[in-house]
Amino acid sequence: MAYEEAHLPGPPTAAAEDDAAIAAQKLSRRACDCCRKRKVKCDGGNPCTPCQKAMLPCAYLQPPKKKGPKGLRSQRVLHMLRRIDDHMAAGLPSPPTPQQTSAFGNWGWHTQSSGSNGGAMPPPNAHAHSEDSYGPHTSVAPDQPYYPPSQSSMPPPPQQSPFPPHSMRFSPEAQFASWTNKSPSVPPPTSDPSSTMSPSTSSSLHLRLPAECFLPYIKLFFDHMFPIMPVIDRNIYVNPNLYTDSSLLTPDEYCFLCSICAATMVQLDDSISQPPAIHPPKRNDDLFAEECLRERKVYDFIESPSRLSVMTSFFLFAYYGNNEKHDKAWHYLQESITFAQTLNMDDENAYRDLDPTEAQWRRRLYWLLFITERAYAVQRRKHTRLYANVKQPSIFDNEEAQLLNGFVNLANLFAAVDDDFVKAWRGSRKQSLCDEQWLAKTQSQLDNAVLALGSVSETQQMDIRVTREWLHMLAWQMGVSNGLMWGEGESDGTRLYYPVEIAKRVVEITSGANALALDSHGIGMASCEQKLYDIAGCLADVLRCTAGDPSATYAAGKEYLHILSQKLSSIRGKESRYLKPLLARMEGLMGYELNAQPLPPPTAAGFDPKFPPANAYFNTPRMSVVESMNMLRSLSMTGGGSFSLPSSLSSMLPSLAMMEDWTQRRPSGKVYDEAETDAMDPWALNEVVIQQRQRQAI
DNA sequence: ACTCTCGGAGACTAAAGCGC
DNA sequence: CGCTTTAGTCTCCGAGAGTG
Repeated sequence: MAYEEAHLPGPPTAAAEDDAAIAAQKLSRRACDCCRKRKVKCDGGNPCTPCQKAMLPCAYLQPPKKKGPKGLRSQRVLHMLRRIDDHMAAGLPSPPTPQQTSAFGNWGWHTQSSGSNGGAMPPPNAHAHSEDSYGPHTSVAPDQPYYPPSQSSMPPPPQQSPFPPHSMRFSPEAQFASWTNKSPSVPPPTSDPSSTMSPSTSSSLHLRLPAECFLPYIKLFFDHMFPIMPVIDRNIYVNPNLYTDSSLLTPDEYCFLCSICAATMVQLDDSISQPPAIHPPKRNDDLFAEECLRERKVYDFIESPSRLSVMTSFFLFAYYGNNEKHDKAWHYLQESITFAQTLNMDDENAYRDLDPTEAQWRRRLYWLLFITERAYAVQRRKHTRLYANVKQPSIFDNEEAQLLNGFVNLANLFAAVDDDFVKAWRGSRKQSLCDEQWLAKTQSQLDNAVLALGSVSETQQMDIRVTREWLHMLAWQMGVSNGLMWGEGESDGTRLYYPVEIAKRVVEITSGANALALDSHGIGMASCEQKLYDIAGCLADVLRCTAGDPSATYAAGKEYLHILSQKLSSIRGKESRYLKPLLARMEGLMGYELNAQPLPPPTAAGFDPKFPPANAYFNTPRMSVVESMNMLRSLSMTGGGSFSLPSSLSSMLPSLAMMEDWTQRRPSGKVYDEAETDAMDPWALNEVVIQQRQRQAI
């Protein structure tokens, strides 16, 4: 009995009297939508008896699914056996069953039970694309790697764009669908001339860069940046077949490749050897970025955004951010977020109707945007638009678990940077809400957000650890600016010398690190380089504001500052662009001429013995703790994300030695009234301190 | 007592593998 | 090419929960 015959949609009808009995028998084999959903016996009537009894609308609309095994059985079995063998060799437990990998446990469009999607209410795709049920089923779950169909079963499609046929060969159907932001049954973009301009119609094809120039940068991306941006499929992008002819790329694809190459080159900079310039003397990253923007002018890239559109804007953001063009960077980050929101990537419900593989790629991209937006918003004091209301991505079964563990750890870290944090940092949160309890909770959240770093790669470990310390420092600065500070606070983040502890940890984190890990990690502009600068700069300000302190903590702080400045003097294989600004902030602190290059090398102890001890050069009179903290507070409210103390201010520092205040906790934590400090200018700080002292004297 | 839900057994089917 | 194996979808039994 042919199943199709038995499952003709629509009410049962018999064409001839002779066939009536047979037809009735056949049709009785099919349950109506409601009976299927209710799992009750259906007599095949129209309406059927159970539906009549229950007063339900009886219908036979839901199309049957294709039966039988999919894919090449032997290859799948071999793959499973290899995996078991690998796990045995590695001493790992057996690979999880599909049920165990819940995120992908049931990766079909419907759950196994046909009724789970609502028998009377078929899924959105069921009717519109009912051919899905019988068409070539190429969707493969991440735990069930896709095996290309045999030549006989699937002839190669005509070459229009390398992406779709390539996707068909090497990636799940969902990946293929991702190019178009449509369900997997929807044709590739090249078949829809209204959505994107066909490559053959592009008026500027002759201007395109040769496709082969992308591959070296894509390889560099996967070698160094993929751990922190795991948003594209290695199987697709490292295949040379993709890069045979750039005229075969759709505009979306071409723009994406240009943008990712530009971002990769500018982010890795000189820390690795890069391919020669394509059009010297122009730098390749500039060339790629220009090409991307030029190509975008020849088609309507806004009309039908896809995941590629989101990533293109994101990598343009990374390119401009790394080039210190922050207005443009912010624009492209916002554009990327807007595309993501257009695709409903910020709506958890929208993921339910997606192929699970595609859903996972989108989750990763969403969380990358989330992390980047939070980091950038904090750095540039911007507002945020994305929230941690989407489930975090799962691990694809065919990739290293540590990769995504690191990514998820970073996501957790930035999820701890809640909206209150961002608002408080921007200054829009009511100061009364930024109290000691909230600050302690925030610092604690940062500590607890990171789990099981042992299973994370070195690059990711460093990114996570440095980022955590950086966020600790930002929280501490918020505490300072809100008067939640005293000499030896009981909790983290309320101690005056907390930045010294942070610097110590950062020195430990980076001391044994692989140089390339240090160079390449960081998302967008939230690079390690900038975080080190922020931390070192904050430490420099603290040391300046506590000038003259003879304590060991102060001396250690100077030592760590020296080491951090050394790191910045050789990051990415050259002097960091942040070194000079840092040296300016260190001016007069260290006891030697900081602008003289190279810096004295640190010893095992961190400081060159030929340089005198920490305080030997300090003749600057010591300030009281209160004065120090007032000064810090003032700076925290005027600095752009970090304290920015004018170097000449050091000469104006008041001379006082009120160390008796050092250990006295100020219960209120409040030093100045809001009105007193709101408009405080660091240049007027000296005046404020003097006035306070005069009031105390009275 | 009746109705309803839903886990899951077993039937059914098509694709893949295999031997001739 | 035909038979067998495998893996997917299907129906619907019946236990248990809910309701009046």
